[in-house]
Amino acid sequence: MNKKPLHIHWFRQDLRLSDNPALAKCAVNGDVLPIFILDDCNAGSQEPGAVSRVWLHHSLLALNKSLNGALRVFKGNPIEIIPKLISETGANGVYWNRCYEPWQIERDRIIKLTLRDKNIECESFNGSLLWEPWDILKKDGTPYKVFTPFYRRGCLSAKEPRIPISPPDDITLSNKKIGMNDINDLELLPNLRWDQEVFEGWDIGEKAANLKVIDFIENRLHDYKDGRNFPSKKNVSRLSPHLHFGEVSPNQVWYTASHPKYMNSTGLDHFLSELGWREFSHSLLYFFPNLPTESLQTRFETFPWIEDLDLLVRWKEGNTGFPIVDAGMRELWRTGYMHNRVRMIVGSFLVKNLRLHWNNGLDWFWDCLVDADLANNSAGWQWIAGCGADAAPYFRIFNPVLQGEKFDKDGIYTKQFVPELKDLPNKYLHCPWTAPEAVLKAANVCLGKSYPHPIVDLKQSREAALKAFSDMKASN
DNA sequence: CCTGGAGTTGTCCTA
DNA sequence: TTAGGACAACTCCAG
Repeated sequence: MNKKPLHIHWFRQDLRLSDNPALAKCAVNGDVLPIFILDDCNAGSQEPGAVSRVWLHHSLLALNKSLNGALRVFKGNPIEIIPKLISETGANGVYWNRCYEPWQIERDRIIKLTLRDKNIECESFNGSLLWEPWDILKKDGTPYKVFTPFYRRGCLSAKEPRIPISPPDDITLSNKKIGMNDINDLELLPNLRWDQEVFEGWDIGEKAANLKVIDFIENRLHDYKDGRNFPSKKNVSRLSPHLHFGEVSPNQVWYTASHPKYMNSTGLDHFLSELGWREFSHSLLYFFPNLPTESLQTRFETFPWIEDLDLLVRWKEGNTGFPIVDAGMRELWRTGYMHNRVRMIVGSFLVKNLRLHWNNGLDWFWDCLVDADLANNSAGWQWIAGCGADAAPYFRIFNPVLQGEKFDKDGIYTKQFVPELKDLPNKYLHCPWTAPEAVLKAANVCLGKSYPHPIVDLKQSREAALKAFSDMKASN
């Protein structure tokens, strides 16, 4: 009996068939057993949040469909499951695409050692980054800490990213009945179904992700450079969750956007550099595994953060009394997403005006975002807090009134998420506390009742933050 | 080792 | 009304 060899493809954050290097390798080597393992054992406090799990559920459903129902799913510790699976199925080996969270790197290292010790084939591939972190280093061999040289000197002068590869066309899927094959058994959905509304606005899975890439590049990229700053415009790609789960690879996005037929010279470079930021965040996380919890600038250890649960709750719920901040926080809660410009505004407000520790913001984003990603989330918060390697200068403090007037002048975005202010004239929309009583009354706004008073004084809190910063510097 | 240029996204004050 | 400079030096990076 001439039995074809069997290999396992372990899906993780590469939930797609096309441009999947590990799957391609697996498919040419014989039969493929596609598996997914819900690992709630190794992540510690960095396990995915509730919203992220719902996305994962839907993404796995889509993947399983394109695998004709052949995906086998497991719950538990991959360190135990994979060797067991290999001995039970007689598989020759296992392939996967690399993940870069410190806990996944450590887990995968153990699995690799264990399997190679038993002479079992085991190989990992790059399916999630344009450049591996260890390939982008300064001339002295140390990692970059500043974005611009990282991207221009590092990435752009390095070897070109892999050209996307086709999905395996002659894949033979194993029909071994092992593990579970009902995604529902992973219990990724919440018991109380709060998720219906959040996920109304998202099409999940490889097919949807690819359509979105094309739609963005054809219809929204031309005005990306400026349009991306306006939350009511449709000029951002909203690809982040698809990239996080690997429904589409950065290589596919990079080369599709760069295709000569689109010729988007102005928007293109800016958009590609955003993919560069994604690379930079992953590089920082790889070389500084404490990025999610500790300020990269150690002098921030003495920074006088304020602890105030009430202020934090007001921020989370979008009841700060600053309309664009509240719009952003409510957008996050209602849709699992927040426009990038608004992420900066609410972030600056949290760490500078409320002066709450950036960890609070990171944790809340982690729980609420459909695109929650350890590298991007951590690097973003360190950037806005001014404590990162390449961070906004501390004195650069966003004023939510000015930001609102500049980037949501007509109030379309703010009024969508803060409807109690929908009848307020735009002149007062971003600073309702300055509106004359009669104007408020005509707009059915009663400060302190229908909409909160501002929870901080912008001027005073700004000055206090600057003072705290200069005190910190003086003490170091 | 030294040197010089440069650094995602802002705000406020002054002339 | 608007444009330019101050803010705060510091670290990073390449030559």
